[in-house]
Amino acid sequence: MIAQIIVDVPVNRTNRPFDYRVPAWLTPLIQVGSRVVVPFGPRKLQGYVVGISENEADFVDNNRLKDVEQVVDDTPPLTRELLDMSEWMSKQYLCPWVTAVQAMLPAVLKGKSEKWLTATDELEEETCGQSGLLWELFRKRHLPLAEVEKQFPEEFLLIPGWIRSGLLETEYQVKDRITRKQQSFVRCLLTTEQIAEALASLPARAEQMRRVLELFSQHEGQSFSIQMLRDDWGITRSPLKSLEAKGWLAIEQVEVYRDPYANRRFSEKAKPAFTPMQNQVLAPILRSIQDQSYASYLLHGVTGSGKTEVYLEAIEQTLAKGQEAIFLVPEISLTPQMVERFKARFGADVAVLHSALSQGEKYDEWRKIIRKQVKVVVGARSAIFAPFQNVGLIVIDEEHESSYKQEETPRYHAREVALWRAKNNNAVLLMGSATPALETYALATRGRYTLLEMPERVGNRPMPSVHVVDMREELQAENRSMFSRKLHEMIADRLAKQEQMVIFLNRRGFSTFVMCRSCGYTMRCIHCDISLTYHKTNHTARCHYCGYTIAQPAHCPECQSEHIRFFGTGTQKVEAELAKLFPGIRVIRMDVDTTSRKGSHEELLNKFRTGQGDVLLGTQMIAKGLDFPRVTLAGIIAADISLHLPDFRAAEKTFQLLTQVGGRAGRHELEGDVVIQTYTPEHYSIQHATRHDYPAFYQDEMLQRRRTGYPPYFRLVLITFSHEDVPVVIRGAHTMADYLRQHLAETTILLGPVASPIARVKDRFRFQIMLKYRDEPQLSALLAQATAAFEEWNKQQKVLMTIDVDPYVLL
DNA sequence: AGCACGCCGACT
DNA sequence: GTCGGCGTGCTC
Repeated sequence: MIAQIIVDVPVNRTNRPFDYRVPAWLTPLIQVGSRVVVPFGPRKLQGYVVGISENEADFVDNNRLKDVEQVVDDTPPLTRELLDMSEWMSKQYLCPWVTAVQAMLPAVLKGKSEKWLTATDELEEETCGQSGLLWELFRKRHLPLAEVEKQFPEEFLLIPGWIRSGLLETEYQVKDRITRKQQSFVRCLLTTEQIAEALASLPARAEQMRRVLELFSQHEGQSFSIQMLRDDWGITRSPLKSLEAKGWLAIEQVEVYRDPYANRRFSEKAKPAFTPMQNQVLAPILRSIQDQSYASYLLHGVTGSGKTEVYLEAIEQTLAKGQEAIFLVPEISLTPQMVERFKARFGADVAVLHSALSQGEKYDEWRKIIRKQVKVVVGARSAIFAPFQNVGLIVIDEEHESSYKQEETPRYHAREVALWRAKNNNAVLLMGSATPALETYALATRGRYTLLEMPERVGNRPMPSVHVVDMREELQAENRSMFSRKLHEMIADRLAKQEQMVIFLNRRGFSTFVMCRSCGYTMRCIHCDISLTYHKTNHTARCHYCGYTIAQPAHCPECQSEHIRFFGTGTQKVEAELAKLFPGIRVIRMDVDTTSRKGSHEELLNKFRTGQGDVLLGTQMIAKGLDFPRVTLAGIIAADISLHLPDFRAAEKTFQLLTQVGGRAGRHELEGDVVIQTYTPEHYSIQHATRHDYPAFYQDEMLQRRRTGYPPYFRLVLITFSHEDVPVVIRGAHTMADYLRQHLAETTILLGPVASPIARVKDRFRFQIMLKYRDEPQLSALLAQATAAFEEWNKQQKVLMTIDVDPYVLL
């Protein structure tokens, strides 16, 4: 038997299966998808079986093959489907196959290869240095080389010599980091009748033992953890030990799951009756679930229209068909409330996967899935890789969220992977959003997804009234504060009424743009139509995409005002200003500074929920999914900040943000107001957000995208190069660009190479190329070919290259 | 990515 | 004359 194995060396040169002979004793254990340990060159590495051939004769030179050394797990961690999916990903996203595999598995399964040393009889005490400590260690056992390096840096330098002269022998070990939590359980070995006899035979003073036996006779056949007996019944270890000694009880170590929600109770909520609108959108979804054939839906529903109930019902119907469901949410909205909603509805059938779990907890949740102990997974991006065998439904909530795009290799988008998986399983894909991504909505209007609309809020609650404040007028009226008169007045009003408000400051990254405070004019690139970024060092404004640069003007080109300068403000400043204007106001500030500690995010939200704050002030993280009944005002300090980001999605992100933030207000009985402060009130993304008019925004934005050649009209690939020497990285980028230009279709546009917006990271200079293409069917293959050519050139240079297909961050 | 092999300068 | 510098090439 021969196995094809991909090994854990994530570089292109080794990105292919290697053939290994399977020794007879491993043939019953090895399967496609198995994790194995194999010799590779002088080392030993972890690998994954991607194929098995029974016929050794097909391998011409098969006596050159090495043997598989070990099969790690008794059940393969990779299903056939996941393996196929990882192969597709490696082609689609130009990453090593093994990297895609590792993205699918819990981190603790990743094997680490270590070199170990064992002393031979020839090693003598004197050789090991004066302290004698190293000699002691070598005499007792063999040592990992890394430990010697850490503890004995002096002797470490001599080790290679010792190995050469035969004083030490080396070997490799591959280890993962799997740990399993054990708990002691007590089980009764007696029948009910025997317990009665035993009770009678116990001396009168053995009160605790008597209690234990009575407990077991009441709960026949049940086991109790020692911890539970102590906490709930006040029974200590010693009576249990005595009973064990009598042979009446057995105390056993049982493996348990680490469950972060173990001590929570989830109250069941009655399923609300569906609104006619919910019923209407549910009908086709449920029909598809019944059919068990591929179907995809985009559920476009305004904030507060009750999308979550639709998802829950679809999941319930999927489970009723005996199939499994995956529910993806953006990292940020995977709050305890969300988890609670699922646990309340589906009980123990739910596994939860998100980044706040420890590696061990993630592994335990994952094992519940692969052991078929759960039927629903709720999780962030990587939950799309849940090892289910019979997926019937994949739901993507807040489909437009950028957190579905992974920003490290493999640079996949969960929506794309979900689409592949749904098709591959004849499953239903259900994506939902109040503000769908343009790419998604475009596909829906073309019939690739079925579009379902929920244009009204549950219970006919009105959408909040939106007030757009022109900050130029504030400046003219001598109001130089960051709060407009309107917002000021409304904050005062809510304080008086003891209602709550959310104030949003979009301070994203550190990019600053140049804007005229008198007329709202911002400087844009004449080639790319994105905002220019202010560079303080040489007072220039520069385009992040094509490199176009002009000097920072002293007067506004439009209105000649001198009030043209770079723009930006922070949450602390807003907080201070609020405190100054409204003495005694209770502000809960949420930004990276106040939420870095684990659990602080939830803590702050709880504080706000319980009324310990008037204002929730924050950045992106407060925009989504929060639902507080007493919030009746949402304020956006400066809509322009996101509008003028150097990003072709700036208008889309602004529209999404205004809609989402606005959606926080007036979700319940009290009606809500939204105040948007801006220097460009006439901008279409602000105008359409004001009227809650997504289709109109879509039309306008699509015109822009068509004009400027961005998605959905064009697709993008961003290729970034880095090296510590500028000339080297430039040569690398041009080498790649030249190759691509020769092979790309004529309609494909290649921009650059230009310096990346963040031109130097960790002392490496960065350059980039952007491809814009409409029709390039062989693009993946071409990029793979170009990468090979580049690596040939790169042999001497060591320029790092990363390829980002359908990039989100263009920095 | 590691690791070994191999070919040239500063030491015993 | 050797030790060790890191360029080059391979890993079933």
